[in-house]
Amino acid sequence: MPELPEVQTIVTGLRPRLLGRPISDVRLLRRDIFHPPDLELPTLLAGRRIADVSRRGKKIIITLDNAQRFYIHLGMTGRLTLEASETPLLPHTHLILSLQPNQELRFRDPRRFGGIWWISGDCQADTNLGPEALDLKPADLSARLSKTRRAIKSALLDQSLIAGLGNIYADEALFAAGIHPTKRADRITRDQAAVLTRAIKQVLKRAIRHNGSTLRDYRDADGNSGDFQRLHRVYDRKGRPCHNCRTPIQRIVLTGRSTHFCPACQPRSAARR
DNA sequence: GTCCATGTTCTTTA
DNA sequence: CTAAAGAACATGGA
Repeated sequence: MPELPEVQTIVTGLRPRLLGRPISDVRLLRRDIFHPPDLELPTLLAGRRIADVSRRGKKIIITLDNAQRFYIHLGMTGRLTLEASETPLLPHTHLILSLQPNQELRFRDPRRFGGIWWISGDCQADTNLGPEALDLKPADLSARLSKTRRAIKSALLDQSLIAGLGNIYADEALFAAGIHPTKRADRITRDQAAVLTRAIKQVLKRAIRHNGSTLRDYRDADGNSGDFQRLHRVYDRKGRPCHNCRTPIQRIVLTGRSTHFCPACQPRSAARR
């Protein structure tokens, strides 16, 4: 569920409230969400202070006062919330970090596609990750897209090509750029790549300003919903009129993912005259 | 019961 | 061999 804007919203909310605080107790309620399995997360965290909270792609990176780091990936249904200790635990809470005097950082994830990874050696925060979507250079995007024959939509979801986009924002960015989702990635022109670069950044920045999109599961660190779903142009709008031209939005399935677009505003081939 | 879901990784296919 | 499609993972809601 959480893509770059949702993860950024969580990080922005947590950082000022976590910096410098000591972790007084650690409860790992499900061991199998922590990797690698041979390390003892409670031992690694006990008594440490939080030195930084940051983001890389869709990963939330926590740095400790001894410079050791781990990251949390929220998968589809993960939540990372800062709550009063007396707040009842929701089901599927897998990790609790106690922060004095009476708060807890809680990781909850019903589907368990998410998890927590200790960073060291072969597990780095940016292993197999492309450049940050917000830092993308048009020439870089163009060069990367030229190496694959996949549909552009599928390419945008590949985190090793660009880090941060997911199913919502890939669809929204392609609409903003006027590009059909099934267009072959290696047939995107340099001009189109420049337009797409701008569209990606614009969509992501707007979504961050609106605290992300809540369709079903996403909540920020305080349990609040995002707002950007109200501004979606195509995602989850099958059959509803395009905001530009009133043509009904289409939904197709592309490499297993639902894909939404306006058949008029995103023509299969660029209009020529 | 069925289908669908904001993600990633492993397996199979072409 | 490799790129890309498909299946799998696990849970819950419509």
